[in-house]
Amino acid sequence: MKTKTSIIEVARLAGVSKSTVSRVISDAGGSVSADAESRVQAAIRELGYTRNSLAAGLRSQKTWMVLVMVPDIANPFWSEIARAAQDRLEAAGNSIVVGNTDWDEKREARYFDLVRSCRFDGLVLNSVTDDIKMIQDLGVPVVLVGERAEAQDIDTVGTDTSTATRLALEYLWATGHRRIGLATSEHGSERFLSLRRRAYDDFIAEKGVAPDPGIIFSVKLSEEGGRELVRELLALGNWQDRVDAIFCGNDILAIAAINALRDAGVEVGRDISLVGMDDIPAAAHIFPALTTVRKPRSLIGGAAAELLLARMRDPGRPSEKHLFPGELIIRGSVAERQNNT
Amino acid sequence: MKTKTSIIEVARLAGVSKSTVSRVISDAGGSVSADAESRVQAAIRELGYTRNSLAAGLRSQKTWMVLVMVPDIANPFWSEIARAAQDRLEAAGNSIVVGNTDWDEKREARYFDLVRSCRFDGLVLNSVTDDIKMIQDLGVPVVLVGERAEAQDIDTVGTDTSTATRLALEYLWATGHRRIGLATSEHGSERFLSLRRRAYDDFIAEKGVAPDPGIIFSVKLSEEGGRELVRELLALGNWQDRVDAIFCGNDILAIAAINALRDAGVEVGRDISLVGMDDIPAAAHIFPALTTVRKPRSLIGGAAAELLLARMRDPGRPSEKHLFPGELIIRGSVAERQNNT
DNA sequence: TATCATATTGGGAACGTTCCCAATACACAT
DNA sequence: ATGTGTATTGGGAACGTTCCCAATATGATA
Repeated sequence: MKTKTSIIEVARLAGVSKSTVSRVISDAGGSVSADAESRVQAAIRELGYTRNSLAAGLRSQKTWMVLVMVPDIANPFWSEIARAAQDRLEAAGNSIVVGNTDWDEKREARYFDLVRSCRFDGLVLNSVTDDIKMIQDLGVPVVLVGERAEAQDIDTVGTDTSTATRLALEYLWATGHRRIGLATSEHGSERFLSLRRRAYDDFIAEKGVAPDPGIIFSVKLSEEGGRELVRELLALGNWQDRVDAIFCGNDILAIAAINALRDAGVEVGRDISLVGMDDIPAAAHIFPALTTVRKPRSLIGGAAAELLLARMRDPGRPSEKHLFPGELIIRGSVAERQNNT
Repeated sequence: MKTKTSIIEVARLAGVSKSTVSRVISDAGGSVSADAESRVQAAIRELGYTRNSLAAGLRSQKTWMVLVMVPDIANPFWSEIARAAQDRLEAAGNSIVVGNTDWDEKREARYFDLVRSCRFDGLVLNSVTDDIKMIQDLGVPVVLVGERAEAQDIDTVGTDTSTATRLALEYLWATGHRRIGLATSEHGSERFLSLRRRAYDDFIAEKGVAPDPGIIFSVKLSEEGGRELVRELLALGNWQDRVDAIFCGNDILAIAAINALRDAGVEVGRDISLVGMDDIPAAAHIFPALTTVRKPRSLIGGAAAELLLARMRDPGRPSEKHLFPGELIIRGSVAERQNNT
C-alpha cells in the first residue's frame, strides 16, 4: 500500500509547490493557473501518482465514505435497500460500502468500531442492538432503518409496521379467515418490533376473536425459521381446527414455510393460507406465489440516504422519522374461505 | 469525525508517553507493564478516547480492510460468496465491506479508486473489465472471482465452467433432449465467458447435432433477461420443433423464464425443459423447482479468501487458479423425453 | 557486587495530505 | 503612476498515530 510517489515528487517534477499539487487533486480545489494545472497533471501521469486518501482524510477530517450495515446480505430485501441508498449517496459524492452483520452482535461491534475510528462519514443501519445511545455516540450522522417500538431521538426510516400488519390481517379476514396465526421473531432487531405483535393483538381483539397463544409462533425470520414454524404448526393437536391462516414476519420465512407445508402434504392457498412481508423477488416465483405486503425498498433506501445527507449538512437538526405504507400484493397463497360467522 | 481526544491527552492523564499509549492500543503492541497498561486503559475510559484508524493506517501502511466487489448484491449467488469470504478474512483480523457495482463500469472505477488510494489492503472481485493489467497494478493483493476464458497471471477462483456446462447438457441429453438451446450473455463479465459457449458448441458437435444459431439467445443474466428470452423464443416460428430444452446462464434468468413461460401457457418440465446455473435458494422454491448446476459458493468464497491471505503474506508468489466442479441438482424443470434417435 | 539479557520507556520523526495565511502577481480603474 | 481587488503561489504546520532507537530499569546469574 505504500504509494510509490507523493505530491512532493509530483511538485518537484511539475516545478510547483506541494500546495499547488494539492489544489489540483483535492476535493476542495482552489485557484491554479491552467499552465500549472497542466504541468501537474502531466507529472501525475508520468509518475503514475495516486493519492493517499488516508492522509487526505486525516488532515481534512472527512473520508467521503458511508457504511450501510445490513443484517443479511443474502436477503434481497436488504440488498435492495442498500442499493437504493447507494444510488442517492453516490450522487452526492460519497462512496458506499456494505457491511454484512448476519444478525450478529460481534459483527456489528466490529463495524461500529470502524465507524468510531474515523473510517466513515456516515452510517445507515439496521441493528440488533437496543443501545441507541451508543449508536448516537458514534460521532457520525446515522440513519436507522426499520421502525422501533419505542420512540428514539434518531433519524429513522422504514415501513409503517402497524398499518402493514393490518393490511395483511384485514385481507385475511376479508377472505374469510377467522383463526389467524402470527409467526414473528424474538431475535435480531425484531425483538424491538412489538409493534407487529401489538397490531396483531389489537386486530384480534377488535374482531372479537378469542386470542389463542398457541398460534403465535416465535421463530427466526429465515428459511430455518420457516421450517421450524411448520414443525411447530404440525405438532399442534388438530391444527386445522386452530389455524386457518398465518401471517409471517417476512417473505423468506413464508417461502420456506410454504415449501415445508407442501412436503408435509399441506396445500397452501387451500388447506391453510399464508401472507408474508417484504415482497422479495422470489415471492412472485414460487408456487403458489406468495401474497405479501410489499415494503417499498427503493423509497426506504432513498429516504435513508436523504436523511443522512441532511444530517451531514446540519448535525443539530431535529431527528426525523419517515415511515412508508406497505402495499398488499395479492397472489396465490391465500384461500377464499366461506364466511365462518 | 474529529476525535475529541488523541493519544496525547490519554498519555498525559495516564502519566506515560504517547509511545506507551500507542503500544497499548495498536495492533503491533509491544512491552507495557501491567501498571502502565492499567492506567492507560483507565484514561481511555475516562476520556472516551477512540483511535483514529486513518492516522494509524497512514503511519503503518496497513488498514486491515478488504473490499469484496460484487456485480449484483441482490443476487444471492454473489451475496453468499461475499459472506463466505468475509467469514474467513475476518478470522484473520480483517474487516470486510462489500462494494456493489451493478455490472457498471463507472461504479467499478469508483471502487478501484478507493483501492488505489490506500483504503483497502486487499480486493476480491468479479469485474466487467477486461483490463487485467489495470487490476494487477492497483497495488494490493487481488483475487478474481469467476473464470476467464483467457489465461491470466492473477489469482482466480470460480467454478469450472466447461464441466459445469457439460453437466447440464449431458443431463438434458440423457433425458432425451436433442434440440438444446443456450441462453447466455454478452454483458458484464459474461463477455469473457466464451468458455460456456465453447463447451456448448463442443457438446453439440460431439453429439452430431446440426447447430442452430437461432436457439442461441444472447440476453442479460437477470429477470429482465429471462423475460426477453421467452419473448425471443416464442417469436421463433415453430419453436416447439426447434427447441426442446434451454440451458440458462444463471438461475435468476432461468427462474424469470419459467414464470414468463407459465404466463404464456407453456409448461416447463413438460413442453420444454430448462436448466439453470448457480442453485440460488429460490431455485428450490419455485414451481416447478429448477434443475440447475450448483456452484459451491462457500468453497469459492473461502478459496478466494485463502488466496488473498496467501497473497498478502507473499506478494511475489506465482498466481493460482482454483476451479471447483459444479454439481447437478435435479429438480422438476426437466422433462423425461422419449429418445428421439 | 558486577555483568548480562531482557523488559520497558520516551522523544523525535515519519507517514502524505490539506489548511492557513502571508507574499506576490496580475488586471483594471482612476 | 498609483491604488484596489482578486488570483495565484508557496512554506510551515497540522492531523493522529506508529516506528525507531537510545536510554533506563529490572531481574537473573555468576
